[in-house]
Amino acid sequence: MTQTSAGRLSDDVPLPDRLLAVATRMFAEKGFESTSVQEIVNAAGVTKGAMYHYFGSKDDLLYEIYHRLLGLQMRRLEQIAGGTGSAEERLRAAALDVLETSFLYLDDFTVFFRSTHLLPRDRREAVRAERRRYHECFRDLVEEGQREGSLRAHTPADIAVHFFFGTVHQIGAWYRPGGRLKTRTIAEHYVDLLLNGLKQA
Amino acid sequence: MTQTSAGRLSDDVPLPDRLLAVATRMFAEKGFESTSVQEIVNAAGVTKGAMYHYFGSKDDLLYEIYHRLLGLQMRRLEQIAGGTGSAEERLRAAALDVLETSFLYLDDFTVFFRSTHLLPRDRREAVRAERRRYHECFRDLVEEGQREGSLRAHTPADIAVHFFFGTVHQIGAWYRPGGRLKTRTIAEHYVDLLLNGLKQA
Amino acid sequence: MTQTSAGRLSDDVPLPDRLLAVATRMFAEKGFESTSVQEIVNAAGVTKGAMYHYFGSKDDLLYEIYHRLLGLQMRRLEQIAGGTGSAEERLRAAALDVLETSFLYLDDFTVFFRSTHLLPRDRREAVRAERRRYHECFRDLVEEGQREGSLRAHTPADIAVHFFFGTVHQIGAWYRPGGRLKTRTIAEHYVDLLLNGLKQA
Amino acid sequence: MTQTSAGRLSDDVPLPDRLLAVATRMFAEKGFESTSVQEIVNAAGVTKGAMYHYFGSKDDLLYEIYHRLLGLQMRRLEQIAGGTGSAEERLRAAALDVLETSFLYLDDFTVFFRSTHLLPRDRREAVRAERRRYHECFRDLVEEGQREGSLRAHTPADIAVHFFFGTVHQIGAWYRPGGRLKTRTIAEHYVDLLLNGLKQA
DNA sequence: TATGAATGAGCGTTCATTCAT
DNA sequence: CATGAATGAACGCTCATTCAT
Repeated sequence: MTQTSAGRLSDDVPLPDRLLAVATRMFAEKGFESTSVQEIVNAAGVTKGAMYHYFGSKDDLLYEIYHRLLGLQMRRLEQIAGGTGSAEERLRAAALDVLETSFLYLDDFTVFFRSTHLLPRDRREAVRAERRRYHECFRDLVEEGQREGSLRAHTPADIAVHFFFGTVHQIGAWYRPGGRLKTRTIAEHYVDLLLNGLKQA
Repeated sequence: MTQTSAGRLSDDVPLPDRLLAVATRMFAEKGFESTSVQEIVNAAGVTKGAMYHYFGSKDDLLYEIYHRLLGLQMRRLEQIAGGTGSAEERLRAAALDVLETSFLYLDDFTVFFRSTHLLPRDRREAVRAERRRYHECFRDLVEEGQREGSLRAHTPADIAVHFFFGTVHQIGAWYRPGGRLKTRTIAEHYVDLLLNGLKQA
Repeated sequence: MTQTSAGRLSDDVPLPDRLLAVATRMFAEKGFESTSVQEIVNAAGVTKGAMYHYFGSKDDLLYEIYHRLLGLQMRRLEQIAGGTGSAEERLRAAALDVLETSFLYLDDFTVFFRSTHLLPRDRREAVRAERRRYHECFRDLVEEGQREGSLRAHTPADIAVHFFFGTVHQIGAWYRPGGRLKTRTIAEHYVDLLLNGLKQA
Repeated sequence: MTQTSAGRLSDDVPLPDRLLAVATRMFAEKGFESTSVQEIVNAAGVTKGAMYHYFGSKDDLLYEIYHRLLGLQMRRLEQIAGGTGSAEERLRAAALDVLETSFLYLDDFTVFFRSTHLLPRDRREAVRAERRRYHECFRDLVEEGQREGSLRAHTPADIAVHFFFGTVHQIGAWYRPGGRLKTRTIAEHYVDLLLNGLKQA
């Protein structure tokens, strides 16, 4: 997992991490299938053998990117959801956090939402299961808000979560660093649109 | 462009259309890069030569899917945007329409938002330019609504459009026909969340 | 067979000739194998069917180029060799003539000496037999000159003919129309080098 | 570069050299375009991947044949031209040497003078530049002979070089090992014809 | 640990040729 | 006479992966 804002990958970064960082960057830029193992190891300054020593296959690289990202997201969400404050406050915080994380790990997200279908079936289902848990955790927060009355019950929580995550996952498809819109601005408006949409009209 | 709900592709469908329909289906299912030209022509019951008689390359197939879809969408949006009624009413109608179209051409959309990056540079930019026009047309509708006062001016129209289209484009990533949620239900709630989010709190 | 200096190929040229002319030009420029039948018929402004109506195959096109060229050369040589004057005079005239013909039909010659090996075996041997007759006719002239005493007998006539034809056949490999050297100049010096080389030291 | 007279290509020859030798043989026999990569690697007893490990493309194989041959020739010519003796003596030695080399590397030469036009433009021009240097070195020798008076000045040196090299390059088109004419005989007569042709009549 | 030569299966594409119309 | 859709076989090339060293 590579922070978009992170600097150079100095030689003292452990090789597996360096390989993952390089792979993430290239997958985001050219796509998983258009990036050869040779290109990855060249960019990382090692040979194929080294890569196959740490990763069983090219698919493993992809899976590992997903796995790390999902783990990170889940930990953050659980911490926020389990915190103090009203459901609405925690939902707002979680929504803002997922957006900020998305901007921070933009390449990882881009790869994720573009290439899941390329994983072998079993891996794909493992990823989906992790995603589902994450989705449900977020959904519970929405339902809690509906029960406490701060959010209207009219919208099924599942749909609201699909609605919000859908647009979060698409960010990598249009957002370009250095453009006119700042990430913080986008994040705040997105959260606002979600929360306002869930309030009484 | 293939309606997901369409029936069999009988032999009297012109070969180019049949190839496009088959390709759309397979690209949506397994991804562009994981679908070989051989598989496509096998499924269409012809040989590679026949395909290359009509399409210059595998990329052309992809581009043609995009091109047809974008043309269809643009025509529909222009008709709705140029219709009668308040800006809010037309925005609501347009939002509902793009959702219904998305469900109808789910495979085409899935391919679109997953594989644009695989097009050669020039084609990719042609597609982006078409998308931009579409985006701007929709954005104008939002701005008109803000000027007429039915929508709050707080949210920049550009962001609102990215917000909405983002989630529309992700539908293919999670929606499965035959599932618990009906397309009409989803569409209505999505439109409602958008419009409600854009109203005064 | 196309005269390099010939003008446009107007529509009233019989189709077979137009096809041969176009093919000769393209074969000389890009090589036989790198020129597709489609390109030839496009350049000639007809369709494949038309070409296959007149020529049984792409190889036939090549063979016909050779056949016409060899026929032309043989007729010219026989006329010169059977003329009046000393053997040396007739040899000089024949040598000059073959050079001038080579410049005039430069494309045809270029194709000839580059692509003979691409003909099917039987055709290739037919061409070789025609070449051999031509070679022998020229050789007889050299031997006649040696018998009459104007040429030294030291050089085997066969070798002299290979020597001269070798360089004639290579002209297309280096000569470029419009360059510094004029065809007439080259031809005269080549003939001079041959005849002088065959004289008593 | 393969000596025509060389024996079998035992397994201990490095693979790149073995591939080059096999390719040279086949290109000379059937032509570059009519020889598939598959045939080459079959004959060398390896798979395509092995070939592409060492050569970037089929064109590279061709270029390498040229490059090695040109390097060899240039080195030999420079050594002879820079030696002692009159210009005429060095010219005679150089002419004899290029002929003997041509017979020794007959396949390489055959490929060279038949397939240069099949190289990609940049490679083709690199080869032409190398050829030009070679041509100029030889031409300088002729001009030196003209200045020292042993050769007549009547013939432009450039034309004389084209004349001689032309026929040298065609040798592969007609000479067959094992035939009636011996290489040494041919070489001596060719050199004699050149030198005698350049002497005062 | 790490190398890099080599594999083997598959890829997108080309093209001379055929044939129903 | 001429068309052009379609074939079928081959082509150059790629690449994830393996394995002797």
